[in-house]
Formats: sequence, structure tokens, C-alpha cells
Amino acid sequence: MEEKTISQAVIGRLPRYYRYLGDLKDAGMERISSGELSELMSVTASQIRQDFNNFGGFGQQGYGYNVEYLYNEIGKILGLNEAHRLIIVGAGNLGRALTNYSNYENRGFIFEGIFDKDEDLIGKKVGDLKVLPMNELEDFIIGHNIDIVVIAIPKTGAVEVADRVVKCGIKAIWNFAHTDLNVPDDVVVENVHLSDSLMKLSYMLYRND
Amino acid sequence: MEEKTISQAVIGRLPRYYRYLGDLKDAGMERISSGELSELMSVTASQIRQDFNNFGGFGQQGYGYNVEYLYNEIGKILGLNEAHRLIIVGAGNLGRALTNYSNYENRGFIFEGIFDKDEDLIGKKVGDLKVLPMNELEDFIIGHNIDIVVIAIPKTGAVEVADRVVKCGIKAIWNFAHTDLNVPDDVVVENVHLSDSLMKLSYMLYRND
DNA sequence: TAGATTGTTAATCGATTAACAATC
DNA sequence: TAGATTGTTAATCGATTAACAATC
Repeated sequence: MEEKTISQAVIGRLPRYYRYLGDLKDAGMERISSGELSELMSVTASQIRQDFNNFGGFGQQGYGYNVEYLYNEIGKILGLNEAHRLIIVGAGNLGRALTNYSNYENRGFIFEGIFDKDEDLIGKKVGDLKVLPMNELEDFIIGHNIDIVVIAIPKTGAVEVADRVVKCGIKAIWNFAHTDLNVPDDVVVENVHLSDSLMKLSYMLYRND
Repeated sequence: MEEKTISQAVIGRLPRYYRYLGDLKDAGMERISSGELSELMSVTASQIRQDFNNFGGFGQQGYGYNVEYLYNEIGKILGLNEAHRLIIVGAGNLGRALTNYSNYENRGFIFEGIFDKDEDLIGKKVGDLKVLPMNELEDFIIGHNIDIVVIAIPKTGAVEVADRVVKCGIKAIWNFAHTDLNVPDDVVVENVHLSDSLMKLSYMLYRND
């Protein structure tokens, strides 16, 4: 099975396709052509066809794409058919927001635990979860078969937490801390740097006249 | 003053430069060469020099770059020398998290108000702010000279809110709703699609063997 | 001055778009 | 079959990297 590497540019577009196809599916649409999807999403039809063909042909000449089939296939590519077990480190506002947000928005992503170092928060409830102390981190990850760790603490501490979870075999980190993490090559990190994002907006607003 | 357009790729890297330079400045470092910065940030020295030269020369042959000067210049480019007044629409977990987060992390971004349609939340305190009802939105934006609106509500309603704020002259939206907004050309939108981000992580984890 | 390092041009690489033959 | 639209190759465009002359 030849596995050509897919560019980051393509991967970055997959969730958006998935979102639009989900909406179309829910609206009862059965088939769609790259041309129609192109207009809807404001990208070229050429790009859509190229993107999909990275993963083999999902369409049919003269017909287009079956919406539900394509939706499911992209879901599979994104790994959404497998359940993921997550924990959140940091029970501050952001950690709490993510717990609730993700419970209803993202099926397939199961939030198993939330941790904090603050004595006052430990034992408190966040949604269905009770905040756990940091010294239980390693045992919990191993015992509950966690595969994704969400880092939602300030940048001091983030690097250390990353090191700890990588040591117990974690291969995926969703990082909200305002810093880059330094992890081995076989660990993937998806950064959500909110202040970077806000600065970009500020730049665009400033240059917008 | 010729204003060549800067590519999105370059803009997207500016906040990261700003972050590293801020750390270097705080650590008391006075000068740095593109070669040293290159090693620190894991990008090529060539790219660093090209990026900076989009905005004119900040360095000096044989010397490199003055850290503090470069930091300040990039800050100016990002529009951080101007104060921005923001409001948040949505006083749920995410809205509350952003209020607190941004108050201490992002100087220059002033959170002036928070709105929600939920009767039970209206009047409640979020940090220093009292939650306001949605019917006061337009007057508040105009009266308080708001220039950025943060949308932190579910996708139902997000498009309508965007339309309303654009109508009172808002030119920048920081969108956390799980949908694309359709706004005029002169309005900039910075999307933070958290589930898209999580799906990307899922993909990378899945393909990682 | 000699050494270092930028600013900038040229070469390479990759991603996007266009075109069209294959085929449903 | 004829029309439509994909899959895929070729052309274009833009971004990254390499190279080096300018200069502090």
C-alpha cells in the first residue's frame, strides 16, 4: 500500500470540507459536483478534485460525488471513526470551556479527565468530571488508555507537562499554552495560539483601509 | 509610500517572531543574527531575512538585529501600538474564558463588554464586566468605539450577529463559532475553528505510525 | 582593515490552476 | 448515444531556499 505523504495544506482543508458536507447531508442533498461545491465554499473546483484525489477517487464521471459517501470517507481519513480518549490539564476557564464545548460538539472525542495543580479546584466538578491532582497524571493516562492530552495551562509549566505525558507514551498534544513545545519527532502537536490569532486580526484590521 | 501586499504566509509567522523576540528581550539579549534566530525557531535564516525585508531593513550588516528594536517594530506592524476595544458576544464558558485570558495576556486589547441572550446570565458579573442583553449591542458598539467583535456563540445565531455588527461599522471579527461567516470584502474575519483543529490533530495521530 | 551578516537577486521547490482525455 | 463531470497531466504561479554582492 503506497502511502504518499499528504501536504499540510491539504490536511488543513479537510475539516472544512467535512463541515460543509455534513451540512449538505443534513439538508438532504444527495449528490454534488466539484463545480457546485466550489461555488459554495469559494475555492476552485480544480483544487477540490486534486484534494480528494490524494486519497483515491471518491467521485464518478458525469455524476459528481455522493454527499453522504464523501462525508463518511473524509471522516475516516480524519480518523473520526476511531474513538479518542482525552484528558485536559488545566481546570481554569479555558479548560472548563473545552470540556463542555467538546462534549457536545465533537463526537468521537471522549473527555475522560481533567487535572489541575490548584488545591482549591481539586475535587470540584467540571461537567461530569471531578478535577484530579497532578500527581495522578501518569497513572490515569496509562490506566484509561488516553491518547490525546490537552494542555490548557499558562506557558510556565506547559513544557514540563508535555515532557511528563510524552514519557508515558502520549503521541498527540492539543496545546493552548502560549509557547512552543519541544517534543520528539513521533509526537504530534496541534497549537492553538489564541494571542497569535488575535494579533493576526489586529494586523489585518490595521492594513485594511 | 508603496504598499506591496504581504502574503498570508508571512503575516502568519509574525506573531511567532514577536513571541520569541519578546522572550529574548526579557532574557536581556541585546542582538541576534538571523542564523541564531533560525536555530532557535527551527526555520531557515533565509526565510527570516526575507520576512523582515517585506517591511524594510531592520538589521545591520555584520551585526545582525537589535532584539528590542526588532520586537518593537514587529509590534508596530501587528498594530499593537494602537489600543483595540473589543466586545464578546456569548457569555458561555468560552466567552468567559476569553475575557479573563485576554485581560492579562494581551495588552492593547481592551475588553469593554460581554453580551448574551440568556436572561439568566444578563446582569451577572464576568470578571469586571456585567453581562448585557443583546438588544443593547448596536448602541454599545457605537457608544464605546468598539473595533473588534468576538463571536463566542454556537453556529446558530453567529451569522445573524455578524450581520448586525457589520451594519454598525465593525471591520474585524474574531470568530469562534463553528461556521464560516459571510461578510463584505472590507471586513476581516479571523476564524478559530476548534473542532477543525482537533480533527487535524486526529488525522496526524492516525497517520503517525 | 578583515570578518560577519544583512539585503536582495536568482534558483528551486511545491502548491494551485487550467486543460482535457477518460468514462460514467 | 450525447452530455456531464471526474481523474489526471501539464502549465502557472507563488513561496521557500540558496547564493552572493553590499556594507557595517
